[in-house]
Amino acid sequence: MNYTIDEQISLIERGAVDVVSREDLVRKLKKSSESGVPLKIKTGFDPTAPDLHLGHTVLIQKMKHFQDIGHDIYFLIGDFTGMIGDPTGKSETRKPLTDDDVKRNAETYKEQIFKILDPEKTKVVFNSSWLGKLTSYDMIKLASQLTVARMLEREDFRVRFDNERPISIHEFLYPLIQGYDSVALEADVELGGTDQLFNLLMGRDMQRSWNQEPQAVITMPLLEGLDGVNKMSKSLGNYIGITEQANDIYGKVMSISDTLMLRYYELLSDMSAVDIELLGGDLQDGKIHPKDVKKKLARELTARFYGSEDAAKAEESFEQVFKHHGLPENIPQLNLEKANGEVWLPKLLVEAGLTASTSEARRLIKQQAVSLNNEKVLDTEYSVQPTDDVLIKVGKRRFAKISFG
RNA sequence: GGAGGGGUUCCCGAGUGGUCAAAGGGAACAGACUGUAAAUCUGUCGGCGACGCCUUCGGAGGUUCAAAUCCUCCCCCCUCCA
Repeated sequence: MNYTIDEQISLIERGAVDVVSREDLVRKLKKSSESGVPLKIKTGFDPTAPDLHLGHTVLIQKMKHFQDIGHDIYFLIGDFTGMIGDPTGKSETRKPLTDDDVKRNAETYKEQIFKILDPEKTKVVFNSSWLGKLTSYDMIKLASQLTVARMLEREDFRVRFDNERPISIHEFLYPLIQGYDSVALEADVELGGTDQLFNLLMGRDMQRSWNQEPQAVITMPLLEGLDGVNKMSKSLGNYIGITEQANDIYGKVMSISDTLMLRYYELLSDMSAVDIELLGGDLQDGKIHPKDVKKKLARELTARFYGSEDAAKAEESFEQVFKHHGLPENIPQLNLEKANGEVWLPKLLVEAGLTASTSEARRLIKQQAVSLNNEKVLDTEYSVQPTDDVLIKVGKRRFAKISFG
């Protein structure tokens, strides 16, 4: 795999939003190719959220690009920061993570990232290994590197400050600490989402303070979630997790809007930029049906994690359920104790985990969303005889098969 | 340390003694329409075998026939002054 500098640059820049600075990057790449010493590519991850979703894969794909051209990936797990608290201030009080938590999460991370990255060329590092050694003196020295005014330049802080939302002192330390991580690693390049630009640039400042050559910084766009508006995140529930079932990944991709579909092509697909443009044109002209284009995307993304065979199966199952209004292959099976006599339907729905409360069950029945063995039930007082198995359907996608005995 | 503003249901945000399970918006869910699209429209949106009862408005007490609304203490957030 011999890439020219130009080829490396173009691969690296594909999809990137900021490259700071291009000159630094080019110089580093040249130096590396002359000396044969791979560059150190740093990317930090929060240790508290080991459930990776497609939003993360935008970044991971970029890491993969660097790996493909022969550089070393440092997958940094911010366990030190995780042990202190929450870096964004969004969640109220986050339980500090124990060592065991961190280890377990790290393993989960590895399992997931190695679906994409090459384990041989990936070093997983923990920032507690150097941050834990800093003295109070070191911390204060670190804190002296930046003013509050500069901190408030960061949008997140600015907005919260203006809206009279709390900002804890330690949150100001996060960017500094993240910057110091680059010093400790002697990173050549750091990757992150566009929201990380401030923190990433901090690394350059810190490295200069410690007389190192500043790292190049590359940011990737934040992927919009399923709603098409907010960024994909676990807390908003608008995500597609990479460990989700093939059927779910496929189905969720199919549920996105057409506009979002093109965005996903751009950020997630392996399709070349030129081909994506052509695709967009054909869509516009009505030469191809949006649904087919979406199916192709769903198949590609599902196949990335499960292989093309399972992706094809997911597609079949999808068509079965939603196009032909059939039933999915795996309907949750439930066995309930044989009750004395009949079972009140709302109660049954709760016991089957299909609704949260009997109140919700009643509402759904009234809304004609509940069916038993494919027959709609309209009476909230309906009771089921606990003899034969029943197939319950609530809404379009909640199913359960109940047997008694 | 002083002065002032604020904490409401998943989120934002009205509500200053009964008409409050609490306006409005968002999210979510269901139905219609579809390509499970998106958008749109309609409805639902604390719990309870239920036209009644129970639990909710930062926390704990109290006043009252009646409190999210009044009083006391406490906790938390923000602003200004020092």
